[in-house]
Amino acid sequence: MSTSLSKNFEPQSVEEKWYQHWLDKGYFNSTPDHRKPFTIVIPPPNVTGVLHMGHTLNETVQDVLVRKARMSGFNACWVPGSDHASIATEAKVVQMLEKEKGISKHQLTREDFLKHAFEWKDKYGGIIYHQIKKLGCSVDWNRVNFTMDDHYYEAVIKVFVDLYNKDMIYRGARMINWDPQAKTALSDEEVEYKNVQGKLYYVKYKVMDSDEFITIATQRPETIMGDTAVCVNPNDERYQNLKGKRVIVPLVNREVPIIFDEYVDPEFGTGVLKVTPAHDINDYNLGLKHHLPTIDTLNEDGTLSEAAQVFVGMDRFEARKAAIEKLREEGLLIKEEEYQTRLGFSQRTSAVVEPRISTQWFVKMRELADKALIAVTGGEVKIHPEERFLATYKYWLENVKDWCISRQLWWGQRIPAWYDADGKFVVAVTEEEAKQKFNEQYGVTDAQLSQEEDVLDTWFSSWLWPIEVFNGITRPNNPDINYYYPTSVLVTGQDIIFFWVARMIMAGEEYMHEKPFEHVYFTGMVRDKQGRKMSKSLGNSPDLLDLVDRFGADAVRFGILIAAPAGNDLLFDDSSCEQGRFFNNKLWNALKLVKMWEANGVIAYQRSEDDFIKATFAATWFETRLNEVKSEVEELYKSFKLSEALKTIYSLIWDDFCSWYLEWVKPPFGEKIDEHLLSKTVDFFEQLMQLLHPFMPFVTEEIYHQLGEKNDDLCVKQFKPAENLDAVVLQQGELLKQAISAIRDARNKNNIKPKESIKLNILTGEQQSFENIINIFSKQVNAESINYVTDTVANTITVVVGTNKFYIETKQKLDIEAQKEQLLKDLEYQKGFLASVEKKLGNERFVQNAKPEVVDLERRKRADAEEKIKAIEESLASLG
RNA sequence: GGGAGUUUAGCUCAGCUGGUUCAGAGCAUCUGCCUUACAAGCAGAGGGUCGGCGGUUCGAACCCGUCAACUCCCACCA
Repeated sequence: MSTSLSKNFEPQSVEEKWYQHWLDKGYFNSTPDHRKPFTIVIPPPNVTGVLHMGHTLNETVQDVLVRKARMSGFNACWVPGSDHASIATEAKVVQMLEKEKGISKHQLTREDFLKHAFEWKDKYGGIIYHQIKKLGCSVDWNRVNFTMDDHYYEAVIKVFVDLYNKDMIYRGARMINWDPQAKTALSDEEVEYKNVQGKLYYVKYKVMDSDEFITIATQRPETIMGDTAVCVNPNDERYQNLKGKRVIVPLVNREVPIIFDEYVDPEFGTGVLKVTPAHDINDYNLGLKHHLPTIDTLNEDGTLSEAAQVFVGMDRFEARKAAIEKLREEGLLIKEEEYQTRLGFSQRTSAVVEPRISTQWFVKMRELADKALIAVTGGEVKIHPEERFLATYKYWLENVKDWCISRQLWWGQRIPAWYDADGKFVVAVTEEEAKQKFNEQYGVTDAQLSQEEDVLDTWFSSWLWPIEVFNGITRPNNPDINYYYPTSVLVTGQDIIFFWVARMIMAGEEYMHEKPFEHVYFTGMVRDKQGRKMSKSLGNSPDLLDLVDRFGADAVRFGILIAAPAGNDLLFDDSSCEQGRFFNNKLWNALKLVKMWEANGVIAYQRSEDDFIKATFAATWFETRLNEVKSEVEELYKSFKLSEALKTIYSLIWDDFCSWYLEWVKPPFGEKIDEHLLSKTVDFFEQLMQLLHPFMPFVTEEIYHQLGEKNDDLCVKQFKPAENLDAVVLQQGELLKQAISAIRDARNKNNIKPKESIKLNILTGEQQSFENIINIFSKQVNAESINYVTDTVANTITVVVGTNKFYIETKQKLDIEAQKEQLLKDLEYQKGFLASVEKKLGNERFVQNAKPEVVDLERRKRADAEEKIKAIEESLASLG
């Protein structure tokens, strides 16, 4: 009789159990076989990071897709892993060493530092994997990859050497973005520009051999010492007299030429530009063009160098203040002006980036970019949502600049270049090979070689991710890479479209001669309820484990997905997880109900003819609905509308299954349920759980097993294709639902208590369409009797549904006026509706031009409306 | 400065090739119910000139133009 089920669903008690069970069964493990592969490689999170809500969204989306594929005949393979994240991790390790151990990086040898870094990685690297498990992600734990694994390291080096040999990598001095805090070069993409309020300083420079001064405007007076020219526009009338003159740079009293270049905008500031080739990209270009010397006045840590002559050793921002002060003292500072400007910040350390000339390694991008461009514009790789990102993607690739890949760090793949004492170098995988090359190239037989100190940009390793997780670089043509590549879908954030997505396509085309993935699905940015980015400093980013603890993993997955329309940013709030938890309980309670029936153990129930019809209709209708939704969901999956799919399933379960179907088949209290109907119901329930399983794996697996002894698991149960639909059954179901709602509404409005039964009279032209549903109907509206009538029934509440009229007799006294009012309102609406339809049909051009089926539809609408109006008028008349 | 996107109920969003699945959903609100699965619930209800203005069309939330607001990306004016 009783079930041992808890009052509410308790996620904690089942999540661990099922995850372990799935692992034990090896469901997540994949090896190549005869089936079609469905492959996803996880965007590897920073190994020492924690998952934030953005990850949670991405991982959930991937898990839904992978689970769906696994249940649809595919050999599903989801490869987990993490990224060594060179600069971010190194920064953390440096910080940790200083704080916890009081060691600064430069006290350590490279080897010792790396030892610390690996220790750190071992200590914290497990956190993200733990979180991925808690979320229920069905990743293949046998395939964990880390971008610094031995084979991966090898692959990166191999690719570097190969590109170098193909003349696609070069080394040279260029102006690059320098992070003075991390003391490393950055790629263009690693610089984030922000608008900041700055100041524009107007400074006088003395013109040589005259009493004249000219005034320049600058934001960076601390770079004055690096000036090697001042520049004006050749067409600027004001400065024609300066041709051939020289000026004296203040603070250091250096003599520099006045040059003329159209680059200068006469409208801006004073129309005179100070040229500091070492510290500004534009000035650098001007310097190249006009053959100006370059004076680098900054050290790698952002302090002023000897070359600056003054303020040496002072931090650049301190030096700025000092320079202003000095200029003011000397009477050279004319004015200061508030100025809105854009500054570049290091993505990782948030330090203000310094343009700096430096010798670095670069990848030539043009050729790679062209291939990546074709892959997407040619439709080989499909982007979702396409319209939004295609243009961005194209623009970037069309205008891409060479990629600075060297980093002055230790944590990462060390660049395989070997130098002799003279600075000659070769690129080779090993030192032996390098020596051989030295011999071949330079005729040096016994060179003393030292390896390049720099490591590679983290993205130079992650662009190989979809290939090398299957050892595609280190062991080309192995069975895994041949089977799993190209992968099916890449799910990632739109913020790394350039960093990662575009470059993976480049690497894929270059090394596999094929796209790395068929679809790219971009998720939006997760924001808080006020639309702010989630960040540690704002403290508005919920802790994943805490959420799972409070709501359960299924509820968290539900919460994040339900709020995430494809590609749009989503405003995340706990309350949607709460909705997920409510949903869990709804499922749980439905289970309790159905199990109660089972517990009642009905076998030999002798059903009546009426019951048989009732039972048959409810089951037939729900089966049809279920199949209808199955096809809808299938379509939604195809277009990556996962939140829509989830909403659709949610509504099918809550509304159609729980609110309608279960109420229809629920036996009266104390009575038993027909065996056939029960087994149908259990079957539906199981199918619903299966449909929902990719989204909410734990609760569905639990319920599936609670519904009966099973020797299989939902996790790998294969979907049956949707069956054909019977439109008539659906229509009847609709009629039933509408009629029930309408009568209930009328009861409500007339204050008929739920327990009070009514007598119902039906006036319909289609009595046969009521026959299947009449029993359900009478039960759902608490009717003690139902009669078919052929005329209006006086002194009743009239309800019109379609062309059917219902007359409700009740013991209560009727509020005739309220009745009338309601009917008049309906009448007015119907008349207005009819008028609009008639207007359309009266329009000759409409009848001529519109498609015939549209016109037919309008005609039917007219007939319907006319009939309804007639019905309402009759009812009004009967009210007297 | 260039490009993209968004604007539909109080909030978050659906609305595919223009025409009853066209003005929808979920939260929130209101009314009535502690009905023996579920008050974390049940049964109902109200609520929108589809950003403004023009145009195309027999017909526009949807197509075109324009204006406005917001968001994002890109860009070397000190």
